Amino acid sequence: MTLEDVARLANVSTITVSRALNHPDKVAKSTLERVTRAIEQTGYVPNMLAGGLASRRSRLIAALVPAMTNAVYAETIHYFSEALKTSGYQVMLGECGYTEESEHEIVTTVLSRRPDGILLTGVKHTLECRRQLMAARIPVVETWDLTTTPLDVAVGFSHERLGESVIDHFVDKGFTKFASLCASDRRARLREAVMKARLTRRGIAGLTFAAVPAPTDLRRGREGMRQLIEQGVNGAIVICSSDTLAHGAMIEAQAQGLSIPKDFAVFGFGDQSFAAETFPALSTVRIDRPEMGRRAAEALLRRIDGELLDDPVVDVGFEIIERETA
Amino acid sequence: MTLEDVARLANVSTITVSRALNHPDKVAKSTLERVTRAIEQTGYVPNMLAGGLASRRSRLIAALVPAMTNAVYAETIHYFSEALKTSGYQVMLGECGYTEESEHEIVTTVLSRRPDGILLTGVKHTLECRRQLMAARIPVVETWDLTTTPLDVAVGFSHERLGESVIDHFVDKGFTKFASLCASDRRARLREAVMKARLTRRGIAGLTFAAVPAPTDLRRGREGMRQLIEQGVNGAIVICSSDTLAHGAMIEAQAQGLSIPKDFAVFGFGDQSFAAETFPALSTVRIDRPEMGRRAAEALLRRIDGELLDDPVVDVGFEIIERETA
DNA sequence: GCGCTGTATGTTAGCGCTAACATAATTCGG
DNA sequence: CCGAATTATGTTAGCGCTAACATACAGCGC
Repeated sequence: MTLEDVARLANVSTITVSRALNHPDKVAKSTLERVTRAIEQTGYVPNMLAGGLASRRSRLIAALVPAMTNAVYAETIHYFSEALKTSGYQVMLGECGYTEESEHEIVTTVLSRRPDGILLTGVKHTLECRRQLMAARIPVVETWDLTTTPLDVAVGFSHERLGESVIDHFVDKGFTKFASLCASDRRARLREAVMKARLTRRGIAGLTFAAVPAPTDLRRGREGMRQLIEQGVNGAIVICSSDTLAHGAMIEAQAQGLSIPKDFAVFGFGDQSFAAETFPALSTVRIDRPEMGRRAAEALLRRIDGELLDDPVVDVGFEIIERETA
Repeated sequence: MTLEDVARLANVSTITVSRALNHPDKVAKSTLERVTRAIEQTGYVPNMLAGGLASRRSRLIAALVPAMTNAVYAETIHYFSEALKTSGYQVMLGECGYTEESEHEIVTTVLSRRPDGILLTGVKHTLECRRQLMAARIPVVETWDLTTTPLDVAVGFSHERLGESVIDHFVDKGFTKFASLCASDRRARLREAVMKARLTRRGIAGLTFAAVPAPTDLRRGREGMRQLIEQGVNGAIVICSSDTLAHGAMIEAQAQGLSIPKDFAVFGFGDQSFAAETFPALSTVRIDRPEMGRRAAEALLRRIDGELLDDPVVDVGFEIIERETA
């Protein structure tokens, strides 16, 4: 079934059918009706490979996240797709792993589909990857971080400011013993480094570390917490690089008969939906993922429409949420 | 940058470049080298819209799941994509929601990209959707369920047998008080119905219900558990339609000062990675999602290659995992 | 040398659609 | 009722690639 079949049935030329589908306001009402009926009768489904080739608009947007099994990214993309749906774009999801090299690999494959725009996670990419994206001349939105030199636009928050705020918050509250349970993720590591520096600045000597591989899950959280308990940091506040890690840490503490927040305070990152529902409820820092997804979609759409944004860097901020664990 | 640019630089015709990329064994070694160099020099990225149009193979496979934020589906698709990667297919993920109608809508959009195959979740689709898929004449793999009448091939397990096995298992172990914490998901409901029937058959009178909306999260689990506690089913085994619900139920019980499995036994579904890491460790029924993803990929690839499978229905089974909660 | 095979490359004609321009039909002021 | 403006439709060419069919050329036995 092609446009031509529909056109023949409706007794018009193919371009009229094309217009009926893409610019219905440019077709007379009676014609539009005839065409619509013909489309229904034939069960015609447009071929967007052909359409994309001819118009040089694929109506496809690629979104690359480290892992789709990571709820935090899945959610961002969910809201991102949602926001794009009304404008007729489809999202093609890709997993780019936790290294720049694997990201570049995926970018190449994805570019062969000629997306009208790309969403990337993070602002660090290989030089070659940056070059390729520039050469492709398509709008790019980088998310989950900020930079003064975005490829095109960036929508995220400052991990530096976040790390400092968290430390200031807890030092001001009188905490003196700090531990970090951190996954091997570039942005998590950055926050950790900033926190360590800030602690020193605030006159607090040490930060006890527990490192676990990304991606994070309850097991890693329990593992990390075991490490910390062995290091004897009783009474410390355990700052985790994700809510999942924090939840795992809580479970491990409970399993060892420790009480939270009495024996350990625990602090998460992300404010995932489950954070408010753990027992005790997890204190964490909220990242507004729906907002980030939506703002990324909005910025990308405007860039696709050729608009030049007066501020290519959108800071969606963060918010410290005090619940019961810290 | 097009094939022609590369061809000119390598001093060959465009078709030779095309062959160098798609059938390198059909090109002389010296030519292949020249072409490869030219591709590197120009930074050429193939246009798969054009390629797909010309060859009638998009090298795209669509995968539709109810929600990508649901870890269980995200994982299935992750393994599915992984298994397809080596054969040069890209996966286009779509969210089809929890109703047949929204699924049909997405199927139509997705078909316009002319995928070489489609993965669907579940075996229930609107009549119109089935028609459209048949008309498109592309291989389809239905997952997460079985049927005697697959659209094409199905890879999953029997929810009926699962429900019966679970009941038999716990009745045999001496449980007499049963409760169901079930999300409004077609397959979850099916299992629940089967379990209820089986209980009657085994001479056990009642099954106390708590229903929560899909998708499931800790909050729903806590909510449902509150319902059950109010209904006074102390001492019952709470059979949950997902591990997440089960985890939520455990948290609620603990928050109310109840002990698991003493006051309540809890049983999950899925054996997600966190199930072994809750405290106490969650008993559940394992669904081998990596296996399901891989088998789905394998079956679909064989169908794409035109093979006729002698058994179009693949049962990946399930396994009851006894841990500490039941 | 002949025809035969097999390998390496090229030519031609589309895939199904839309941009850009061309033409036809309608409206409308004067 | 004319010509200009406006609206509705059609014609043509081409997007970038590949299938299918040439063609060219080397190697080989006789």
